[in-house]
Amino acid sequence: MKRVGFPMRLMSPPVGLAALADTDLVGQVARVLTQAVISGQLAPGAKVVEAGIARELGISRAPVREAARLLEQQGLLVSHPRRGFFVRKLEVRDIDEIYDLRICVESHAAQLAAKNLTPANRAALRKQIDVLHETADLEDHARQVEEDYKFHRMIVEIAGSKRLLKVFDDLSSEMRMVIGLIGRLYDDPHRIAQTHEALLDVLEQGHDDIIAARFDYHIAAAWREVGRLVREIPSSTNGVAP
Amino acid sequence: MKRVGFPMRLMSPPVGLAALADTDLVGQVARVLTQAVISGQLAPGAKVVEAGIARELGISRAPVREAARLLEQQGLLVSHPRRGFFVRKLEVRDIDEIYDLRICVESHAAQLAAKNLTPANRAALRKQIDVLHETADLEDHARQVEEDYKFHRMIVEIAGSKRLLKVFDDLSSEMRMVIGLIGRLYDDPHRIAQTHEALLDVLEQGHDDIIAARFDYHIAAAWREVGRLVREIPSSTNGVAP
DNA sequence: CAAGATTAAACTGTCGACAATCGGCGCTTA
DNA sequence: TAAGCGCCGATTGTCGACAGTTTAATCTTG
Repeated sequence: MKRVGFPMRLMSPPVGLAALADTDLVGQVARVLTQAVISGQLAPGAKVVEAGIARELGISRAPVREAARLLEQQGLLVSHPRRGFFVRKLEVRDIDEIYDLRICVESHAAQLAAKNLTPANRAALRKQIDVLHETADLEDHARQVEEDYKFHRMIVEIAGSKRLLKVFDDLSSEMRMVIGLIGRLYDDPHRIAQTHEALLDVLEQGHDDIIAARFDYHIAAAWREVGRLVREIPSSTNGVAP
Repeated sequence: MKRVGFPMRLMSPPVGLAALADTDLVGQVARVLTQAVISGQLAPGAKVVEAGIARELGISRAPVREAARLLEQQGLLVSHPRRGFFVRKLEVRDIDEIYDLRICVESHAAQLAAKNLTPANRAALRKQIDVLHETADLEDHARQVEEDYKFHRMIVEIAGSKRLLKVFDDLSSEMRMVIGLIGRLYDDPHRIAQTHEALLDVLEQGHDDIIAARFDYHIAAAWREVGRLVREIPSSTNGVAP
């Protein structure tokens, strides 16, 4: 397959005026791989064969390698020199680390966000809670989880620290992996919506200690629940790759 | 230049028993680049020409690219698609983010570390404080800063969370960059040693609130000092790369 | 018949090549 | 003389190739 006039894409060639920032093969591969990992299509411990991915996407190995390095930094893959990249296996220990760090980062973010709350922000958060309520009826677990994260992410965005947001995003992909392993929601969708409403209330109140305590508790609850469910599926608690 | 029996290295060919994990060209390049950025050899905003680096190191562009992507994730470089990688320019805003996150992460780590304190840990920390006292007389600023970080890093290590440590390490390189910009120490070396002694005392005491407050204060003090010094050097407060 | 040696296939790490693109320089033109 | 246009060198993004290593499969051999 020979290139002709534009860099090889994973999407159709330039149509209309859609040629904005679409020139990032590595980024696209990273997204594809991330999705594959999160969805479980690439199971924990599985080997990520560069040539295989490359062939499948109709590109060469170079961009795949760079994307893999990216995901390694984000913690989704691990690299064993001269043996390749593998999908990270999460042990109970890892899950604890993830949630512990999430509490640390997110309850801090919440305090910052409270100080940056504007009417616009507030409205956006309220709207997202509405979405949570709506999706609660849809029985679409994946969607529900996604909208849930979106709410939490909005708060970190409002906090206004790019670095805080990056840490959160990296944690998110790992958490999505965990959720993927569990395979089911661990709480009633309607309760989730309610809980988040309470979170927003506390946020608007603006009392640092209370915000921290509330978010801490909220995330810790999820942590406990996830922990409980993971222990039921010991297949996910194996050691590291082969 | 043709390869013969072992992958191209940046160090001399296998001598003695130095063939441990030395098979990682990308890692080596990353270290070289990191050092170049931290030392200011590659100034903020400078373009990182792949071919140039590659030629200089006697290797091809592929490993250089992968290393650059790594440093991008760590926040030392920024990538402008189709234009290349540039050394990140830090604005005052960035410095604030860095220290804010550091407080968040490190004071949490300290609380965890207190719970994991063993006699061995304790001794190691005490020893590091001795080192701080010793280097205080050497007038070697770079060394002093390095030993300072080492102390803080040990605490995060003791905390026992790989993820916490990664965040800390990423922040560290950015902080080293800041220190590099400032170019001088912002506190009396002997005072530094003393201060850290106090930190360890509090840590051994084991009272969460006090630990958090003390570390928070300690880092915030450094923050303020750095902020003051940076404002004196407006050359470091420019916008983003060209 | 199992444990170890042997060989073949599959893969990684790295390289050099090439087209597309970017940035700057000088030339044209008002 | 200053804004605009097009060309040229420098650099990126991507590819295909190849040596060397790891893995798996097969073949001994005690």
